[in-house]
Amino acid sequence: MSAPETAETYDASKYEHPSVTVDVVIFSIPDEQLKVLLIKRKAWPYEGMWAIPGGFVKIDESLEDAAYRELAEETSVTQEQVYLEQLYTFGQPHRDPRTRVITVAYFALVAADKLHPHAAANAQDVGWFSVYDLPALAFDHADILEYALTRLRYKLEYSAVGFQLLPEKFTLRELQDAYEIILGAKLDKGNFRSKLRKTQVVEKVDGYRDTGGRPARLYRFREDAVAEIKARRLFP
Amino acid sequence: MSAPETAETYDASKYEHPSVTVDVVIFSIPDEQLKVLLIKRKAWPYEGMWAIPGGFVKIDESLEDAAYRELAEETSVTQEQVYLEQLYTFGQPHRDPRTRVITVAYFALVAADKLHPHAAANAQDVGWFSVYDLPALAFDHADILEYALTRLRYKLEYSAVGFQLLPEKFTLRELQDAYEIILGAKLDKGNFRSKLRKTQVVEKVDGYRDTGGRPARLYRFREDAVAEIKARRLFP
DNA sequence: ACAAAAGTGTTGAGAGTACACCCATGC
DNA sequence: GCATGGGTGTACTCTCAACACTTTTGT
Repeated sequence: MSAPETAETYDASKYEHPSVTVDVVIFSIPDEQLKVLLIKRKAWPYEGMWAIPGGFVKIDESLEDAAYRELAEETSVTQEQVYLEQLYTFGQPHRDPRTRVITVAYFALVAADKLHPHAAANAQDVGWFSVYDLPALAFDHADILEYALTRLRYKLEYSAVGFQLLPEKFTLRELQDAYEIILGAKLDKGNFRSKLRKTQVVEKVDGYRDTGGRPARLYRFREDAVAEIKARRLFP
Repeated sequence: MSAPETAETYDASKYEHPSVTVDVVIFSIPDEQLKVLLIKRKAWPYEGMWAIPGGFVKIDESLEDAAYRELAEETSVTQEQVYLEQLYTFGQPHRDPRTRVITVAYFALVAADKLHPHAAANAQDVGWFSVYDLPALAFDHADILEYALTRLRYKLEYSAVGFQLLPEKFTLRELQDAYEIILGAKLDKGNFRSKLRKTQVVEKVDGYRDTGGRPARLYRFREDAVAEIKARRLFP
């Protein structure tokens, strides 16, 4: 809804309004590792601690736009270069000691080749951290990050979202590596490839990548592939 | 996050705060049909139209508590008698013509036998509507409802959430009926039952229910059954 | 005996899994 | 030739889905 249905007349000023922010958990695989972008806080509270990037939602801005804006501020990637999805809204009353802050969390996937070494001046206060080796985080950001990671792994299982973390052209080995990195488990090469063939989510492109042995064919993601797989039903 | 990391000093009053509400899509199966609870608006805008119940989040109240409060106000069911899950946060700038309102939508499942005929005085302004025969809805509530229904169907496929819509004791036929009503499709009796046996999510209780033919055994949901099934991975 | 609904079993097709094998390149 | 990594095929198991069948009650 929008107005309290029980109120006879509407008067928004009667109610004390919380602050609303958007936080964006940004994932990438820069060097064989699943990493998240964090920024160092410069003010109380949690001064000096690392936090998920975020900021206030402007009064005339959609939540999604706010998330894209945060994303662009920290990574300079455009809307087309990124996968963005709303994650969950965290609104415990005292998650921020200053005032009531409700945050709408998003998670984003950016291909490593889209990441500039961060041109911004405050590079010292921005860092990529392995999800397996995180610093202490401000606020309830550890919860948010854990939730984001669970969702990422889950989504990977039934959608083709993983391609967002790879360059446009990639080898099947690189794709499999990405999956193994995110899931934290080894996959069988033959089965991985046969499933790719069956689902037709990738197609060959010209060119090969030199490796230690036989050169690897390059592939790209087929945009038209409806790569959302139905979950297996608990009941028939 | 919670404070804008880019701001040197924090001053919440600098920003115009949106209103934050919670809307709850309440599902039940009162008479062989999947229905949602709606309430009739009594004030501008959308006066006289039906809307999803909701209200402001109090400044010291968690989002979940606000949702439970709304639920109790409309149905008098307690926290234990209901399944509640956060759905999505809708925040388009002009979804409410009066002012900026961001709403955190929840969806709830209530067993039909927990529903009193609604003791409240304003019973005329509250109604259960089949999801296949909805009136025009206020605000963006049609979107919210559609999203909720999609989520419900999806969740049904890989979790045991459907039991929340049945009384404590039920026959397997009743369970299958509930699934068929929600999914809008016929299921195979034999396969439905064999899967139930395998997953062990239900157990027999004493007693039978009289039907037209052979009496049906009563069952109940096994609380300890971890009835969350892994989705089939797109990739091995 | 017959209808009605509960409840079980069978069978073939397809998906998942483990593993072995062949292919192309550099040295 | 041989090491290295790319790429394919096979065989076993398990799940899915359709369907037939048996059981227990009321009339």
